Amino acid sequence: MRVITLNANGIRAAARKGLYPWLARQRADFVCLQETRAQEYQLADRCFRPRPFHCFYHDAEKKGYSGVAIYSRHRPDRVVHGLGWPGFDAEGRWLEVQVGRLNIISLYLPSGTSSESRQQVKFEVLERLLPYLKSLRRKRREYIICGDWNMAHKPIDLKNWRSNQKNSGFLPEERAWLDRLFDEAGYVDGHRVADPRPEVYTWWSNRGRAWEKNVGWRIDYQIITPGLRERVRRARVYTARRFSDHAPLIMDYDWPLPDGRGC
Amino acid sequence: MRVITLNANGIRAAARKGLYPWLARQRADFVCLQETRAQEYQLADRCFRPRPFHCFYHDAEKKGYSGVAIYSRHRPDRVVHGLGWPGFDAEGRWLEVQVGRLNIISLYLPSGTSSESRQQVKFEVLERLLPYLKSLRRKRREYIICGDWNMAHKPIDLKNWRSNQKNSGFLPEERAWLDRLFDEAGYVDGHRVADPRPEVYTWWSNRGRAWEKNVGWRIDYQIITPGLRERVRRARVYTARRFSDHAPLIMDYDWPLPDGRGC
DNA sequence: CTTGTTATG
DNA sequence: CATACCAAG
Repeated sequence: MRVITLNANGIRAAARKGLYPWLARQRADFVCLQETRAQEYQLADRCFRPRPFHCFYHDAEKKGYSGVAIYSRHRPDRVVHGLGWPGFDAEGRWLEVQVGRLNIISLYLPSGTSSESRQQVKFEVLERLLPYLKSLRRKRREYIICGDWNMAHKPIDLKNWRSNQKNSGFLPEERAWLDRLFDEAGYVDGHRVADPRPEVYTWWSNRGRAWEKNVGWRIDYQIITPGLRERVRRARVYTARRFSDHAPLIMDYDWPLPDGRGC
Repeated sequence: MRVITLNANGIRAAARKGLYPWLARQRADFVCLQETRAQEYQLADRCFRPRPFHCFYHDAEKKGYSGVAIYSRHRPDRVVHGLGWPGFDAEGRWLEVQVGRLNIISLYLPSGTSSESRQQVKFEVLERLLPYLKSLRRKRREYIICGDWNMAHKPIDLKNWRSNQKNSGFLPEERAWLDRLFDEAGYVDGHRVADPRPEVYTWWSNRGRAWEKNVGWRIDYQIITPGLRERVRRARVYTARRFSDHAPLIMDYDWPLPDGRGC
């Protein structure tokens, strides 16, 4: 089973850069996108419903802003839009499909870089999210929470960790939250299970020559329940081409899915 | 003496398309630009003060909107910003330099295409402008009023005149105003003096394939006082390259200027 | 369709 | 710096 997550930074821009022909060659079972930055009526072009996937979008109410999507090769038993938290849901940040015992989520956590008030929003979401994620652990289900978490965990997860300790995305409070996600709630960073190497990032600022110099951050994850830890086969970040300021994180799992019947 | 007029549709965009290297090769004495769409503080780059010209800008108060400029090889005796009409002047639509007995003006008449209320503004400007232009005729001076007049005069001046008789830019009232400008106020369409050919246009819509099909309008003029009629040597529209949705109108006059000393 | 604006990341 | 938006032409 192959799961791809990508912050598209505008699904229409990513499409212009060849995302969809590339996707068609990846044999993915699930594709989780974040920052679609479009409302579904703006995605009338057929390319935005790639075959053979079942395609789901959860848009922000504000035009051109945020929004997540999931493409699922397998018809989901259920699709969940949002978490029932009004402000968060209005920003199109959580979409979930259930296929058998497995739940796949596309999550786009708020960025705190634009203002102090947005950092407060990010903290409020985190505060509410941890208990919710803990509560999921009581179910007899496995979860793969794909997304742009907008936080790097450890010094190995970004190029310049020293100079970023006061910047949103690598604040001590954010790193401590990720500690709790792993140590207390028991989740696992799927990518790290398969790939312990440094200097593997998923996002590079557009400013300066961050990409050319690999001045990046690893802020896109596939966070998994522990029952999937032993099933991680492979993780890689696709950097041969650029569709966005983020790179796709492609993960393969040993998981018995029904045969993929297209839509 | 060479005078060039061009609606630049954003002087910064025109610069990216090579306007300034091209200008340097034209040996112009005066360059009149319209729709600079910039405020002077945004034109810090030295390219926007091309040598050896004396450069003058008259910006709109609204950012990114309207604005006119004149580059004069000869140090003007006087530079006039606006006509003293508050609403009109706030939109940066009139700039005038005086060199000896000659006045050169860069004029950008309002467009009426965006709304009925803007068409009313255009009519109000026209109503006020004609008496003003008539009053200039009482002076012992010659005038070259360069600009985007946003009106075609006769069927020969646009490709599809029949279908445009109800469209702003070829309304009967606008055409009648131009009749009065010529017949009553005595001004002369300099371009037409030198070039009677049809299908010579200065503006092509960006929509459709207007440029490729030469579906254009002649709405940029050098309007001259009758004393200059016999001094028109040549008029041509430069279409070998595109700097804007308008093309430069280049005119040569027999006029005794002092030797051009650069700034 | 294109320019330049603005908000957001 | 890039992707959206919007106003204007």
